[in-house]
Amino acid sequence: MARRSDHSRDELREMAVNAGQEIIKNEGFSNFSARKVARNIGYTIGTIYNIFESHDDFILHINIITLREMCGFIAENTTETGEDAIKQMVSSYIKFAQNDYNRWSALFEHVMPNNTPLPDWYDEEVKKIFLLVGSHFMAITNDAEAAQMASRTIWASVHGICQLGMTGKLDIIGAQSIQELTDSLIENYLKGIKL
Amino acid sequence: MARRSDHSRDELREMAVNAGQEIIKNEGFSNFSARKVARNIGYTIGTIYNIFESHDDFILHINIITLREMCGFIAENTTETGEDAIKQMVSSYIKFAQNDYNRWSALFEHVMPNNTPLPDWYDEEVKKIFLLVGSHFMAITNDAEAAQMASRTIWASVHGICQLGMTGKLDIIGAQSIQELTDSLIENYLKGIKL
DNA sequence: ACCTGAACACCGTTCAAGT
DNA sequence: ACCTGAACACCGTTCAAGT
Repeated sequence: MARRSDHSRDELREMAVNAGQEIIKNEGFSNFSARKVARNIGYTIGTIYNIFESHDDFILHINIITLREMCGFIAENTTETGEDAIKQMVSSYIKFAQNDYNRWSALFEHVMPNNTPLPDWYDEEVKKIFLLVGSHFMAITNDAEAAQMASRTIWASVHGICQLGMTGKLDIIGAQSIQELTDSLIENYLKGIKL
Repeated sequence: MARRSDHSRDELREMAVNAGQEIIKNEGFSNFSARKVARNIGYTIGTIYNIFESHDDFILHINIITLREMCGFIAENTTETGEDAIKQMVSSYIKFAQNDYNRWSALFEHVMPNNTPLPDWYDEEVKKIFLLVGSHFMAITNDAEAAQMASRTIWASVHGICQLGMTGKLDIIGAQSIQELTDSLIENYLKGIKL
């Protein structure tokens, strides 16, 4: 039918991404679909594919917003330095996952098909978190390589505890228990590297 | 059409689960479908739903086989005791994930819709792994509660490192690097709890 | 009693046909 | 040049109709 041009390409992208965020937030990642977004913004499925390369590309454009917000939330709540900063970051991460479970879990429920690598623009955003954590480890060890290793180890570990905890695979209940395990992790790990 | 009775209910279940395992192993979880399984075993989609409660129930019956095999593999390769046992378990876990990536990742790519809890028969199998790890921690701490906390912390952490590592979100390459991070984790964490 | 397969209500993806 | 929406090839789920 008609070329509507009610909205510019950029406006359409923003509308689609916002509508997608809303669906994930309210109904969970498993209930997200590109067709549902199209219906919600009053366009057809063809328009979505006109704007995004593929279903995965669309999802990544939604998830990167969550990633940025999460990163911002963590940075905001990290007021101390060194060891305290690391504890604050972990607590904020858990809080974000708890408050916005559907959006947080969409970050990990979406898996690229087979072994397709993440596009650079998304990958960079992931790396930013490690840089942030790494900078605070630098204040503790003063050894760039050790700080990098420690920040990756701690961050991935916290994520694992959070994920298994949130999905009921740790036989623990609530964010408080998750916090206890990450506390145990950080406390003992930091003791270890300071020996 | 016809009531075929070529196979008993149990035989059908086994055929379906085996066919499902094969698809996941060779084509990855994203390419699995109940209809594909039906085609592969020469039955119709109706038969699959006759045998399993739902799509999720079907997947859990496939995944529990993987879970049992993984558990067996880890137990087989754990010949030492105490701290060495824990290191062996972690190495075996990484090895299993590496050798059988598609089946291992299906364990985590499958997420129950919204907040449906895992059925008891599946949940129990998950707990067995923690019991196994926990028993070896008991040899180190002699404190049941501390051992439980340590085993959950370590196991969930190892899983997180493995998952982010395998999906390219840690900016590291290969199983060797993953092993380095888990080594760092275990070494420092154990130092910490022994202080 | 058991199994089928058509029917239903969805998907992601493509692209000829319209303006 | 841009957008549509029909068409294609799939899904999971249900259940009346067959044997």
